[in-house]
Amino acid sequence: MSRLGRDYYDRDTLEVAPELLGCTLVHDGPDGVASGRIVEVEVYQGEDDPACHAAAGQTDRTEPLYGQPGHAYIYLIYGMYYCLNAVTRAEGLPSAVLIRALEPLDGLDRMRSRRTARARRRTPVADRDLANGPGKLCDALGLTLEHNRLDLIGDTLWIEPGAPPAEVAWTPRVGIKVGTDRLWRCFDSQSPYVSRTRLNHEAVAEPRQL
DNA sequence: GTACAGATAAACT
DNA sequence: GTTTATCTGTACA
Repeated sequence: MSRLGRDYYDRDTLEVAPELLGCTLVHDGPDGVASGRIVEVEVYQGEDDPACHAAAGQTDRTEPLYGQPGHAYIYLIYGMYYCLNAVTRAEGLPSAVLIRALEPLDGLDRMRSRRTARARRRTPVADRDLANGPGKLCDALGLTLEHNRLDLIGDTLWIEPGAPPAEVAWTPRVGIKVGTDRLWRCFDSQSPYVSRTRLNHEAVAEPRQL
């Protein structure tokens, strides 16, 4: 089973992000393996990017962003959910790719039980809704702050290469109020597993054949 | 299908 | 004290 190595992440973030689409994110945790095909990501790069956590400079929280490429940057958002990033570029250059949505592949039962329990639902969460959002996918894979700073070139959390999507679309990033002029969200425009947002219909950049 | 309100905690001003 | 890279249930079309 091959996995993406350090050099893969040590590149321009706008190059890495679209290439992660189609790759497989795997978490081998205490309960077993859960994995999914990456179908949606966003770029956050530099202290000049007002939406990047590094815009406020280096702090205890943002330290991983400044660290070695190929590590996990996980943070708590809205007091309830976690978001997973893959750190890119060399040390000292705060930059990362936010993993926003997965098509579930392995460990569907584990994902379903974790998601159903946390969402306090009576009926099981549908497959399509298991990981179609950054908070949902962390819950589905069982990722928490414990996994922050984890080396992605390791045997707990890693990404495997995969077939690229036929079509990729770009839009502004979701859920932010600054930096919306940059089209730094990209997704597999033919996948039903992307986070559902009206932005999908208003893709500013035309889908591009690969 | 879209449009809200509310939950909830740490980082930041 | 305010903000936040979210999600869910409810209301309504």
